[in-house]
Amino acid sequence: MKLACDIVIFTIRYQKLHILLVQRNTDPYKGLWCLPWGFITETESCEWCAHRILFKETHIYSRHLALCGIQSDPRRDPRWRYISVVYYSIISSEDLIPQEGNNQLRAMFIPLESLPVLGFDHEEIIRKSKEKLLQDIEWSDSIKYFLPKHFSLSLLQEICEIIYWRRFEKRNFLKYTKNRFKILKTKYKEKQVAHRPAFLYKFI
Amino acid sequence: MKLACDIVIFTIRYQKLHILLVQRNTDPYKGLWCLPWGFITETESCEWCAHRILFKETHIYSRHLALCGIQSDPRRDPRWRYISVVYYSIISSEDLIPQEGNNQLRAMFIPLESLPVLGFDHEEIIRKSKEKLLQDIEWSDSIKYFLPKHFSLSLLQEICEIIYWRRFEKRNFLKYTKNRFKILKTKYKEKQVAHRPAFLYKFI
DNA sequence: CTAATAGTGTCTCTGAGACACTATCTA
DNA sequence: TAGATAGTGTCTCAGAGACACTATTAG
Repeated sequence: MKLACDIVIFTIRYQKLHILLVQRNTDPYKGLWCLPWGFITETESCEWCAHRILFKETHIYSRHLALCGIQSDPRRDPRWRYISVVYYSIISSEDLIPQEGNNQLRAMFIPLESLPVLGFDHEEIIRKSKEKLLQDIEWSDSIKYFLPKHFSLSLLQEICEIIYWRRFEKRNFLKYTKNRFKILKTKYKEKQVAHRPAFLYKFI
Repeated sequence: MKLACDIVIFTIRYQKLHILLVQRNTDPYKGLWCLPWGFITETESCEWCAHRILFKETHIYSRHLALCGIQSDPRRDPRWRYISVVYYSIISSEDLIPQEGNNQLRAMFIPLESLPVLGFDHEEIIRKSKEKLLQDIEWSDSIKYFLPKHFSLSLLQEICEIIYWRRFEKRNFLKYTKNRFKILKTKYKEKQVAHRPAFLYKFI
């Protein structure tokens, strides 16, 4: 019995929700895209393992990590009994991934709406993760991990519109926002924009 | 590395939230109370394992089981590296546990508010489970698993008052209930009560 | 000056909470 | 008939959604 950890790493790029996928270079499913994963070692907790994998793949220390579920069907891997602890993480669109875009194409953000065929049960894992992401965001401040440290209210609104897949009316969104999120107006403004610059806010 | 499953089984008795505990008869923590648990075998999923343990301890096939978390700190068991997948389950106050109350005192429901000292990290597990129970009940119909198949609105109100640890006003509760829960009025009434009998309802 | 987005208030509708009396059953 | 709980409607307040104009910046 092998115990592993899979991670679904969400971020927003080009107004779309993306996740990080890695291309397999060994069988089974050689050449297919899969979630980043790794074995849980004898001396680390599952959560630590997830942080370690996240850093290995992205060189980011994420501030956010949440348990999503466990995949433990005895037949989910054609070779061995594999049990996967699944975490999901949110990273900001500001965070840059060193591997992304290099020649090897080893790790890449791919829009959720146009995923390729995936190996193992990773499509199911991603579906469950997205459900949990939406549910968690509904009742916590974790949407902040998608955002840079300082952000305009328009950006917050745009992120909400992408996540919730609907439009909001600006004035109503503002009222909602001020009750819903623990945010503070800062003295800073946007720079270098070809219109009236917005004040920047931050989460407390 | 050993992989096990711990279960927190909630029910309501005597107007209080109870959980099922088992008295250990081997070291470590011999004589202390702990959660029901078992090893995950090679041929079963974690969820199946949880169902199996639940049945072993209670002789009930619960309709409800939810993942709560994973305890995987390398030092949580003094003997070996133990990773526990934690589930919680809700059973109805109608469900009878055969072992309960016999001479061996092997398994017993104990009120959450007066738990004894527990072995391992089981106090932490129970605390987390209760948080998840409350959160889940807030946004699902899972409160129905506490109730018998047919129930009066007063019983539903009483269960809600116990779970949420507050009182509700009868007329407001009724209005809330009809929007919040998918329930239907049946043609049946309470029997053998020394007052006007209430109509019984059921979840759809 | 033009283009682009920031920033702001009012009305309406819906859901939540406070509140008291009559109805129906058993013993 | 006494004791106990079932069952029911109205008012008020708060939050959510529809809706349009002026302000400020870069180029």
